[in-house]
Amino acid sequence: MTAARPPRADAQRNRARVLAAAEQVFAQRGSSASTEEVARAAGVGVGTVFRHFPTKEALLQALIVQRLTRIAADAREQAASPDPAAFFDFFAAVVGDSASKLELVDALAELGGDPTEAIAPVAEELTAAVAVLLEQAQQDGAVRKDVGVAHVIALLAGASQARRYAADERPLAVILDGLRAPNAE
Amino acid sequence: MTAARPPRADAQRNRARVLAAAEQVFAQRGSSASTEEVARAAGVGVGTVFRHFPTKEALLQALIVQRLTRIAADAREQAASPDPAAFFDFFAAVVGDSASKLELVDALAELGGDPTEAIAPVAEELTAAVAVLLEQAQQDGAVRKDVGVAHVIALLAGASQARRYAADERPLAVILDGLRAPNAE
DNA sequence: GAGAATACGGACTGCTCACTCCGTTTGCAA
DNA sequence: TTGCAAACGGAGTGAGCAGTCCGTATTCTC
Repeated sequence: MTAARPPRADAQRNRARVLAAAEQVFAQRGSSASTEEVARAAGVGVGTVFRHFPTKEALLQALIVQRLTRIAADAREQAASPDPAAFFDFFAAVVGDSASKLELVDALAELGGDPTEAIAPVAEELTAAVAVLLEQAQQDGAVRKDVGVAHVIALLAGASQARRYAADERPLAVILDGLRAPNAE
Repeated sequence: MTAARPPRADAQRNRARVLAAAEQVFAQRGSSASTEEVARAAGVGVGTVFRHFPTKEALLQALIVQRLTRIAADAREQAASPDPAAFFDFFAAVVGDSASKLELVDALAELGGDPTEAIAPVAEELTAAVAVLLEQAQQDGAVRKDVGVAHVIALLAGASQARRYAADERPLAVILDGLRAPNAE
């Protein structure tokens, strides 16, 4: 158990660059874009990409983890707000910024199926945060009581998907309305 | 303009076999499954697959067209029914049988974006059928009036997506509730 | 500033996969 | 039944891509 030295400055910088470039590239070209393209966008050699992420899949997972982490943070933040619409704001925000081909959907897909080891911790973190937010909203009578966290996450995926094919926010509105408590019109 | 002879019997049979096998294989393995796998499943050589569908993409499109055609037919059938819940039955049926990796979502994706030449006719057919069904439902006061055909299709895609991650039908129920007219509780 | 450790770039490898080509087989018409 | 056009099968081809390797460059430590 040797206490590893922190990575060199250029290494840290490059890792960040690769992640950012990957997000861009995969968002535009889809996740089938080649690693070389990512490297080029990052201004870096392929070797460097693979040193930081031993596998293309590892790179994809890192992006997913990054995104889920942000969403979980957002959920916690909203849970801290006294606004009764906090749950809906959160939901809309998540759907709103999933505007690319590397979809939130793909990220959430991992939650639904068989969460890989790498993302299991974040998955749990997210689930927990959403649970708090959801329960509060249900206590407030804002959200119907017959939905659970898993349903909410499935609906997040669904709403993100729907958003891609619609010109406006109507589908999101429909889903949010469906989530409201019956008598909270 | 030579009147082409009808294709030979074995050719017709093989074409059908390939389509069926492709549906199976792509459903299980996703659309990245290889053409050879499809050929094997169909009990046919790769050459045969490519003779009937000059491109892998053409094969995929043929499947999409097939599916959209079925859905459109279903919509028309429901539109002919006097049942006020026809619209909801249709919606649930579509979502219900999209249970594979070659998703309805992928098919509908084509509608949202830039419908390829090959599927444009079916797209129109489907849109028209759904329009009729939707309008009837809105006349009956069963469905809210502020959604259009495009919204419905987007929501179909969304609901199919959501279904993948949920263990039960709750997300579908939520979406259907969101679609109901406000006072039609 | 020197030396060692760490990281870099990108040519290279091996593999997968879509698609082609042609010798062989099958179905159809007369 | 025979002849020929229409299909078939599957080995072969080329392109693209994930991941490796090693000579070179950069950073850190003393």
